[in-house]
Amino acid sequence: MKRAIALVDCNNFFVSCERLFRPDLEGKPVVVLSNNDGCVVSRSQEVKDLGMKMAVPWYQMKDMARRHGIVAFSSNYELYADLSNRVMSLLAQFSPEQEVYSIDESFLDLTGIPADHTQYAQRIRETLRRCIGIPVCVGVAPSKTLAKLANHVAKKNPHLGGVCDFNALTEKELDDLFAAINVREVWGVGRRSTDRLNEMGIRSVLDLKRTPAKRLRDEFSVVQERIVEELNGVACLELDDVVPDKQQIICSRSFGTLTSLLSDLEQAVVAYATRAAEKLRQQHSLTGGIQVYIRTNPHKERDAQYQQAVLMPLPEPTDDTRLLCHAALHGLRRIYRAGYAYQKAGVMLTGIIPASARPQTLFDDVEAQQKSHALMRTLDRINRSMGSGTVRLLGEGCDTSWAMRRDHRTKRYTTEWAELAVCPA
DNA sequence: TCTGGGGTCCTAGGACCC
DNA sequence: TCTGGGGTCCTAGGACCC
Repeated sequence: MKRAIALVDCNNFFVSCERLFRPDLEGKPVVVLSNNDGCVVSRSQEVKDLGMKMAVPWYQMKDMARRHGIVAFSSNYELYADLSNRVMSLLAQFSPEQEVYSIDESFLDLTGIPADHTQYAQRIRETLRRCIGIPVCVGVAPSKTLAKLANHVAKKNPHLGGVCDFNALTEKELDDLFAAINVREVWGVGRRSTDRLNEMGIRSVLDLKRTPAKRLRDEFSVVQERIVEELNGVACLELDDVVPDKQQIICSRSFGTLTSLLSDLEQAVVAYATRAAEKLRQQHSLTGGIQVYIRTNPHKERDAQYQQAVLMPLPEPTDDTRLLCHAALHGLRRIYRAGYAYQKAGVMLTGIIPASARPQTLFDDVEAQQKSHALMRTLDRINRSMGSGTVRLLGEGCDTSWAMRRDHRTKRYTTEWAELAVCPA
């Protein structure tokens, strides 16, 4: 039986989430901005049609935005995460095997589902539209890479009604289609590889599909070799239906305003290490080290530039916020240099292991470990029920003048009691 | 004035061991 | 005077993704 993998991808996900609570913006040009209102990260179709590119700095677009009446929102991650969870659990009902690939995308295995897959995919679309209000497109094909491509075709060709099933096409029809698609559109082929492929005379998806896999392995790596196999309908990538623990946890942010003060950086680093430790405990893991990172604004070419990172190994794996903050501050003071205008700081946890795999030694202070565990659990419980940051380390500070800007954020309609959407009586 | 944040995988090269 | 070769582990950096 031919494999059938579906990729369901939400259309302009963040914009669609905002429109859910602002139906008046249907058909109007809308964007959602990254942290600090820095870049454009989600665009409605109307904005794409105006030619605005993904990830462009928002301040450069202000003129264009005014001319066309583009409505801009700061990103509201609580809202998007909540709606994403609803979409994913509804999708789970359509297949025994699901891989949640990103906040707005999910693979579903439709192999063996006794239905016309094009109609089945239509049903998925209608259900999501009706029950949640989020528009999606669906691509179906014998491999994940082809399913991504089929989804791309569905998105670019409105006359298909949001669904494209490669399994329903002949080899000839597929090749004609592939000849007209740029190789850059293939999942896993980025800007660098596109340049190199073009130099080799490979421009279309069809060109790539017909290149011997061995040749790509020699010129690139196994990654590109697998891509070609997948384009030829040989599934190399399985569906990962269990979410693996993170191997690294990053928390970093740009500041709302530049700062030269060590005290500002200290507060930021404590705040980030605190968030990272929370994520670590959420997946019941311990970390072996914490890396601290600071940098100036690389776009301000005339300013003096500095960036430095340092990895602080921990004497033993831990998930204790206090130990992580202590190590992070130590590292920060080691790399901090006065006289620079810093734009960003971050921490990264590495060497992550499951808490159950904590190495026991003869000299372990078991009592201290138990106390730490109890304290962290209490901290997490309070912050979960009373709101993030209710209890925190003093080092995080209260005067967060460096914190990011979110000037256009909408309400957290679905996750905060005080901000629930209410229908007028 | 103003340019995001959080991940994964792969490879090359160095350290170390026998 | 003369100084191998192969394996493993770790890390940094590149490329890519959303």
